[in-house]
Amino acid sequence: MQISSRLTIAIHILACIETFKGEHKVTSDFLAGSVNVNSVVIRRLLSRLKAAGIVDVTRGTGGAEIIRPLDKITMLDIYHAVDCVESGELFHFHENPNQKCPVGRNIHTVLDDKLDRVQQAMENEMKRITMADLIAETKSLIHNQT
Amino acid sequence: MQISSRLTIAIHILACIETFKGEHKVTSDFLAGSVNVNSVVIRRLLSRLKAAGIVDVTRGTGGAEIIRPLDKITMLDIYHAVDCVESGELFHFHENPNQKCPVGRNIHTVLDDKLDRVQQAMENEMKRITMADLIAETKSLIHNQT
DNA sequence: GTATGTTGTAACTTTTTTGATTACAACTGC
DNA sequence: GCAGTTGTAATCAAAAAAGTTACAACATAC
Repeated sequence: MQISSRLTIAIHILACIETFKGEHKVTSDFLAGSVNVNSVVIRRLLSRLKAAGIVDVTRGTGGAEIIRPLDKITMLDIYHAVDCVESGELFHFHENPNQKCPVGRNIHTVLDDKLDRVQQAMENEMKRITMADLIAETKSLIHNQT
Repeated sequence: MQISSRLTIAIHILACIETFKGEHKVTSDFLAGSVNVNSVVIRRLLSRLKAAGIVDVTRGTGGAEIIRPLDKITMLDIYHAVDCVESGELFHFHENPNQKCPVGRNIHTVLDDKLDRVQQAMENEMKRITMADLIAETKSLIHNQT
């Protein structure tokens, strides 16, 4: 299966908050309009980003803001914040290989560190991408369109 | 979401075929017993591995064998063969960002090549792992247990 | 202190995907 | 023809994601 769109939506959310700060109050309704999903989906993601210390959301009056320096927010941070894969394991291992079979007994041992290497490769690349990069590029694109 | 256990099951299947060749006829029922899943699941995976030119399955009399040199079967080959992610895209992008919003209009452009870099990093690491490695390690573990 | 607009969250539904299961036609070799 | 097996379709159940409705908690303005 694919990695949940929660990741791309969360990045979209952060890009919006940064782009429109000062201009509009960035509420979950406003964000829902840009992303084109239900506002509850937005609020659920904002709540996870808040728990991760990336954004702050003000109750009552409304509006979200980013509270961590953009170059200190990596794609990996967001990926972890929105919990795209259960228990941090990218690969789903079949649960009950037959322990009486010599292969079934050892398949976990053989595969675990290999799968971990693959996951690490992916996460390392995610670490290299920051919201500062993404927002700089977004702003530059927007600038060239106006 | 996690990547389907089809990958780890397929690897388990290949390890079994190689380990037991000559000793037993490796049927889908035999494999189902080692992996501990329904034999139809095994047959479906074998059929994909066959389509990818990795194994051959003999109808009627039964039994599967590996027809590609083990060091030419990478984890990426298997991953692709069993189609763990739809249309080869690891990340699911939210479908309809609002084109009237400057961020919604550009988010795809900004993210696509970054997501691709991450996917490439993962696939490159998968390319480095071959069935030859996995089977050598499995056999060595089995040997030390007897 | 009430009205307004918003967040946080629970509950329920729909959709999608996986994997389990049953069933059976097609095939091979004895 | 018989036994054992593969290939595949059809159906089902379980899990997860996302959509939706609903509403209490909250902050601010008046």
